[in-house]
This record gives sequence, structure tokens and C-alpha cells, in this order.
Amino acid sequence: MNQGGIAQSSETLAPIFAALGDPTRLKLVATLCVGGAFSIAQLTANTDISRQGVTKHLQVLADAGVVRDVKLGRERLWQLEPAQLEEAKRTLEAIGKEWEAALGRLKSFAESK
Amino acid sequence: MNQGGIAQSSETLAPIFAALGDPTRLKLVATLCVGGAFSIAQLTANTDISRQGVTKHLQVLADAGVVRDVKLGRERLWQLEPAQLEEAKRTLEAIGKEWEAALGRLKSFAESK
DNA sequence: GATTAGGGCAACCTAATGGTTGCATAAGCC
DNA sequence: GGCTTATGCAACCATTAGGTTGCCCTAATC
Repeated sequence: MNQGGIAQSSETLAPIFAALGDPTRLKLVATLCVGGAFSIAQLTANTDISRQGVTKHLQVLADAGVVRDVKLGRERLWQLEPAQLEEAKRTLEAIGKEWEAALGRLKSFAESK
Repeated sequence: MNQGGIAQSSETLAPIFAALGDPTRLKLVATLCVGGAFSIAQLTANTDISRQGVTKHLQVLADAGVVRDVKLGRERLWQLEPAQLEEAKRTLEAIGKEWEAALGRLKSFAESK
């Protein structure tokens, strides 16, 4: 009954989705995807929470592999790491495909009756 | 500095990602995407948590619009509602595109120097 | 060298999450 | 009718998450 491919990778995929499952973090990702690397101070200026709050969110994104940091002088710059997002997207595609295929099977089954 | 389209919809998108951000729920989605409608009892048999636990997870998925229930006799059957997943997928696509475009800009800027 | 700006670390707080158990209800079946 | 099965409702519990504040450190700047 289980659907191997998707379910099997649920342990590694869930953290990625969870990382995106917060409005503040989604905004951070949206900001970062315009390119380049931004400091914590810059990113904080774009939100309405404290710097420490932003740091925590960035850490969550980093743990999920969605984002990467690089030190430059006294700054810590963050940038997007889109590979994991790509995998999440492929999973959603796979689910959609699977669902469509199932609909097709159900339809042809109904018509054969 | 903000990236309108994606950030603006972060309030509606975040719950969808959050709903997918749990291994148990991801497994439920994977099970449901093979098609048809499954009862709570059937879905519970596929996990290692209690029926009430599964019910709660299904509720979270339903609140995010990822899943839909239909009553049939004394059973409550659940099935996938892939529209929201589709929107989540489009968002990830948009982020990827945006990022690639930004990389292109950075590259051509570096080459012009 | 003193000041300022960017950031790390840790403690703390509240609310939400993931999970459980116990009991009640409703529909099928003998 | 009486048993069984599928589910709902509510209370409860432990842990995590989101956020804050306070203090310390280090790199730039004047």
C-alpha cells in the first residue's frame, strides 16, 4: 500500500519542507533568491523581528541545506543553496504525476464497467 | 530588496509547506497519492502511531488544503487535493528561476569587468 | 585607543506540536 | 437486541519552536 520512493525519503525531505513552513523563513528565502549574499543585519532590516530571531531562522534553513553562509570580515553573509529546493520540487512533481496516473486508472476502470 | 511575488504569498504558502514538514504526514500524502480514498483505520495501519495521532495529522493536512475528506457510512475517507501541492511546486520553481537569473546577472557583471 | 557596528552565546518565556489515553457515539452485522 | 468496528471529543503530557533580552567578543572607523 505504501508508495516507496516518496515515503522512503520522507525522513530527509520533511526537514526541507518544515524549513519552508514558516512565513518569516519563506520571506528570507524569497529575499535571498534575488541573488547575491546578504548579511544578518541586512536580512533583519527586512523583517519585524530581532536579529537573534533571524539568526535562528537562518540556522534552521541551513540545517535543512536550503541556505549557506560564508564569513567575510566581521560579517556573515548568507546565500541560497537551491539544490534541496530542487529535490523538494521534484517530490511534489512526483506526487502530482502519481495522483494523475491514479485518476487515469480509476477513470478507465469506471468506463470498463 | 524584497521579492514581491513569493514573499507576498508567504502567509498562504507557509502552512502548506509546514503541513508537509513532518515525516508522518509526508508518508500519509505518499500513501494517498497512489489514488482513491482511504479510511482513517486503513491509514493508521500504515503508521506506527495511534489512530488519534493520525486523525490529528490528517486535520493539519486538511487545514492546509492538501487533503479532503468525504463521509461514507460510518467511515471517513480521505483523498489528496493536489491543487495546493501544485502551487507549492510552482513557488519552488519560481525561486529556482529567480536564482538562476540572478546567477546569470552576476556572471555577466563579472565578465564585463 | 576609544567608539561603533556586526555578530555569537546562553538563558528564558510562552504557545504550539506531536503524541497519548479514556470514554462516548454511530453504523453494520449476527 | 447485542456485539463489533470506525470514529469523534476532550483532557492531558512532554518536547519543540518562535521569539525575546542581556552580555560578551571582534573587526572597522575616527
